[in-house]
Amino acid sequence: MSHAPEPPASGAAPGRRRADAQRNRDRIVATAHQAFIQHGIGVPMEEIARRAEVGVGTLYRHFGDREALLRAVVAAGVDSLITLSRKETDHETDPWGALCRFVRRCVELRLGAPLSALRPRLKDAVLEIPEVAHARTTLVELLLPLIDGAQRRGEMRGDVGAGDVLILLGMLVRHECEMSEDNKWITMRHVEIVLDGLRARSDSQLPGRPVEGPDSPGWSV
Amino acid sequence: MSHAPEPPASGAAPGRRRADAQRNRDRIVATAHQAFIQHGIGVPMEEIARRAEVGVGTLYRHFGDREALLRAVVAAGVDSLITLSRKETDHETDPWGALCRFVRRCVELRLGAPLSALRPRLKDAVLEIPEVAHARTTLVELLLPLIDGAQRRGEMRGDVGAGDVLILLGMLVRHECEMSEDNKWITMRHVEIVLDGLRARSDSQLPGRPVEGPDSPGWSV
Amino acid sequence: MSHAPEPPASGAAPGRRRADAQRNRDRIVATAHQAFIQHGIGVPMEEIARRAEVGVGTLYRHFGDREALLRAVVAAGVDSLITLSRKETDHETDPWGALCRFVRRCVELRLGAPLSALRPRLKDAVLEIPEVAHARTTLVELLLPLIDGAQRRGEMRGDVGAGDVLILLGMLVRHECEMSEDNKWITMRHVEIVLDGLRARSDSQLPGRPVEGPDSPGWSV
Amino acid sequence: MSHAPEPPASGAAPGRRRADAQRNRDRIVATAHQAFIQHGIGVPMEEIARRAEVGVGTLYRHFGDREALLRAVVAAGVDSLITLSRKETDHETDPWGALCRFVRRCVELRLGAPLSALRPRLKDAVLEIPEVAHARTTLVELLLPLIDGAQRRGEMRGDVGAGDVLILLGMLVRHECEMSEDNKWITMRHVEIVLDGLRARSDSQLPGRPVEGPDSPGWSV
DNA sequence: GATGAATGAGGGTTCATTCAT
DNA sequence: CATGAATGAACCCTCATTCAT
Repeated sequence: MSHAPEPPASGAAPGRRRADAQRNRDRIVATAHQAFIQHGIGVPMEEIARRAEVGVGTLYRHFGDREALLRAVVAAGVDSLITLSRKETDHETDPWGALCRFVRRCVELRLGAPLSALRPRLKDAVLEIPEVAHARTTLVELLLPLIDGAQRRGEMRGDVGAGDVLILLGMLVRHECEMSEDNKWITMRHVEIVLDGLRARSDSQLPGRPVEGPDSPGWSV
Repeated sequence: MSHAPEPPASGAAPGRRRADAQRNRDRIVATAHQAFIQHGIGVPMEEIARRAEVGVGTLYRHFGDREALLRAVVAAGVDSLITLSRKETDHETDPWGALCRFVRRCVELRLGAPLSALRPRLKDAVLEIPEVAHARTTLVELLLPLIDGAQRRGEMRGDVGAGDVLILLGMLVRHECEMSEDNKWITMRHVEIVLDGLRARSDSQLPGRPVEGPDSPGWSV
Repeated sequence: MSHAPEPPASGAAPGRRRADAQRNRDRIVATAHQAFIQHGIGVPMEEIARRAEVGVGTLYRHFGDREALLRAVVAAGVDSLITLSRKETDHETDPWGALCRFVRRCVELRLGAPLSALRPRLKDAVLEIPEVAHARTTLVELLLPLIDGAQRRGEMRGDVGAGDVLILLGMLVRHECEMSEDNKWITMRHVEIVLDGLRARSDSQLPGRPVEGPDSPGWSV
Repeated sequence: MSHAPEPPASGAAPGRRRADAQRNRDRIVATAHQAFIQHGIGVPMEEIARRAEVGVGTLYRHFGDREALLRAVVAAGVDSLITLSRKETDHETDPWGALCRFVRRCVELRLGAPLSALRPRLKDAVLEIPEVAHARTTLVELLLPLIDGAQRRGEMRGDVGAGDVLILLGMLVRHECEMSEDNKWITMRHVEIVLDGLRARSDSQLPGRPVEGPDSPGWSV
């Protein structure tokens, strides 16, 4: 796509620049992810640039504005989420166990942290990010068999849908983000309490109706 | 509970001005509460002033800086929380039922919203606000009998403490704040799921140990 | 000087309030004098009011705006200056000695400090304050005989006028204001050096011509 | 003397941008110098920026806050002062004459004006600016030989030290700043009077003891 | 007259974004 | 492509002044 060498530059490798740029891009996304979690989505762009060891100009070349950077970070987080759920899902014979493991892992790994960190400000806007929309669908597709299986085996309460599970997952991950590292063990207790609440039992009747998939009203993350 | 009342109110109107000022103060706190929840703790002070229909100067006369306003909002929220819990607690013969009602009401009324909205930014700093510290203690004192009673009657799992309950409450309230008004019903489903998780059962063993009171490590809100 | 008790305000004494008001006025002027010297003419009006132990409202009732207060302070300072010079002047038989004493006293007493403190900001505006204009004339009238006498006796150089002396006085007083209290002795050294420079001698020829009285060009304070 | 020069200037234009920025910096300092003298150290930063024909942002990029700008101005002024004194000092065979020329030039050129303009507000704080501290020492070192020489030749009074001379210089320069341009001739008269006061004579005995160098108590500017 | 609450313009500072090199 | 200087809008906070009690 390019061939002529740059100004002073000697006869450099052709794809070299591309690689460099890609590296910059990746480093910026990773850095921004951390920065958003630590200082909120309002961190100065220059702070992000500094941490990523690039100039602001470079940052802006890659991501036209803060919004774009935000989206990239979310997209990256969502990717890991899917990868993880795919791993827990594959060849699974214990659907309920797999679901529990997936939830625990998400919280432990702080997956979804960027996404959660953003939610409060972006609200429904996040949902319109194509990658997120797609991930939502994908996640539901991956979790549905687990949920179905668990419910059919009587291990999971029947009055919840994939939407409920994912929303609760969001809640837990956000919760995690707000606890200090030292208190992670407390969060894990609460993860178990929520999972217990999802277990099969006749104790209570949930109000409303199951939140199923991406098209259910009120669906989010 | 968070402001000193005037000298027992004389017959005439000596502190009349005082009353006006107090009204302004109250309106500012209420407005700020809303604004913080809706736009985050970063809302322009002018926005708050405008909504409260006062000049910025007035706002700053009452609350030297954003921090002070924040604290006042938290203190006010915490007051309502205690009032509510006291109401649910008094003359109660069904401890578990009272606890559930209290939690549901908190979420429905968005009590604790300000506090929750602030948490992400203020972290442990909030805990140092005297009113919050005091409220923490008071809440624990009020909830302990309910929890004890419920656990003794075998209606609530025995491996959780007052700290666990309050932290979960914070999580639910925060969760509520991030859902749109239209989806409140979804939140209420999840409140029930969490309460179910707190019910007595032998399903699971929680990791760590119960978080009891304000002095437990990791305690917050 | 007082008898009827305040609050409910019965048929109070007629001249009573007047006295109180006058006292307030005086206290405000004195306080402002100090405040201007210590913190510059920019001190918050509320600071002055607080120090004078009155409300801002009272301050503004007495002096429509900062400018007016400033003028009152200058006028008061200028009065002391005249009083002092009158004292040193009366029945004087040693004109040069009297002149020296007057200068030393002005510096020691920080008389003229307010005036000097204001100068940098007010520039020629001060000169238009009626009291200042009048004081200028009065001072010249008082000093002229001293200067004339000293020059005729050959104790003071002949090529300076009353204007020169007063301008130098202003310089010294301002100089004093900028030295800390601890270093007042240094200022007094420099006062002597300037006085020495005014003594009769044939060493040097001053450029320009003597600055005589209030109507000389360049005259100030 | 107060900015690090670039790597010896290569043939090409590598640091070109740098040069532009340096120009801005210099213009800002010069402008601020004028503005501080004319309107006091409180001049709106925007006013300075406007006069320097840059945006406020640029101003703040160069000088984090007003304080920093102030320091830069002082440092620059102090540089000129030293340069001047060095010039008057070199290869000098008439120490008293050189001293007089130096003092006259300082006043004429308004050197030291920034420093003096700042004094009233910054008091001893200025002395802690490294450049100022250094300049103080340097100036003393440069003036000492002149003073020594003049005193040994009997042309200057023996009971003053370098500190006295520099403090008086400060006084004169400040005095200059407060006179309008039209009246500079008056100031020059007073410079001569002070110099006359420093000449050798037996007229008076100064109180206290000579203020010698930077370590003398009371030393300033 | 005295008081102090309310107002809002003004000034300091930060930071998102653009642009010349 | 990368860089970082420049820009200016936006926000925080202060304070002079007014005004209802």
